[in-house]
Amino acid sequence: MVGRPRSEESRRAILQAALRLCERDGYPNVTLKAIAAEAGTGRQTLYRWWNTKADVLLEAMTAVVAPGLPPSPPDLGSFLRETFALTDGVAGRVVVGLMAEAQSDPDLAERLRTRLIGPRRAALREVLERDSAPSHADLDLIVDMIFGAMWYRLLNRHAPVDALLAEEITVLVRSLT
Amino acid sequence: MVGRPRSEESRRAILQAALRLCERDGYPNVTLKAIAAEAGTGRQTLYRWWNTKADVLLEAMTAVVAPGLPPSPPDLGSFLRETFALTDGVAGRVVVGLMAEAQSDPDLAERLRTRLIGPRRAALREVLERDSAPSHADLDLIVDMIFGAMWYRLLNRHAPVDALLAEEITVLVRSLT
DNA sequence: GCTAAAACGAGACACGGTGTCCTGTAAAGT
DNA sequence: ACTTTACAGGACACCGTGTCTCGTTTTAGC
Repeated sequence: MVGRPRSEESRRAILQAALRLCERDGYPNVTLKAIAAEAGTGRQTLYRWWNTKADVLLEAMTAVVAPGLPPSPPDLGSFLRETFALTDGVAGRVVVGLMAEAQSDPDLAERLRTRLIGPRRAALREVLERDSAPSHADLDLIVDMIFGAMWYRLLNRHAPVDALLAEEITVLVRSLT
Repeated sequence: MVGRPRSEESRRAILQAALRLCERDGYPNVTLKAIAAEAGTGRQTLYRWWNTKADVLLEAMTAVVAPGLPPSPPDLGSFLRETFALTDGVAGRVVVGLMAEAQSDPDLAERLRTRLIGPRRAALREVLERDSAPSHADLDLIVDMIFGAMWYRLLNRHAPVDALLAEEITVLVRSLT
């Protein structure tokens, strides 16, 4: 192991610049050129550690934003409220952008599933088992329909993903008993 | 009204070429250049009538594929089976591509909602009212959760959108009475 | 028929983002 | 000191986009 070590400062500057640009210009309008310029770093440095814009923002999401998620609240209502609340800010815009880009990048799709979507699915399933699980229904199907409604609204934008949706879903799921 | 009329032959050639290329290369890899070349038409002709690749394929979807959809079957099960079956071929790939692209094109998003998503939502709602509607639950929420599960699986690809899903959803919705 | 108007196929062009390569410099281990 | 690797900065070819021009073809109106 020889040579100059990786600059942790540059790494952080790049991740923060990426998030800042996503907030200002929207995920689709962010370019690697702009990220490098905003971070005050060379483009080669960026390409050395990441392959694409999606790569950078996937790491930014797991590293910077993920801690803001509830570990595993006891009841379905608060779990959904807290999850939906996060979709309001930059995190929502970035995650939607990543999902869109994953449709033309199977590699990104795989990492998105295992690093972001999968864990969230597991967390919701756990809450359902503990809190208000109808024993006779397939839990994975319930998970699909709950997070499905969330993603459907995030992508199609016909209705907001807010506390009211969390409440309505909670009531509906409880009525399944 | 003077001048040479629009060539209906070129129009059809372009729409069919677009679908053919989507099937062969996948929606994200299709370019306007390639569509024009495949259709044997000039690029200016393409830009005269459409603005983007998404524009072309949105028209191709409504004109060529939409007739394959069930008008409005009486029961939820067959409605979902027929709808889900369509997502298997080119139509599925194109619609997913359009939804992804709509995330960076608000104009496309609007047309996608009014021309494709909206009508399907209305049709499902109608089936629910007629067939197996739980009177106490918000129908729009049920629609969100059913089509949400479909879109969630189409985009995240963690499970197939097939007849089994249609069956499971039907059973679950009926249990809401 | 003749003319004006609009569409046609074909191709040139500038623009912008991507990804690679190069240069000179800085920071680590040996 | 010497080697190795990362760094900032910039040059470069590549490709898709969208606009423009060219010469040709097809229509309506006179």
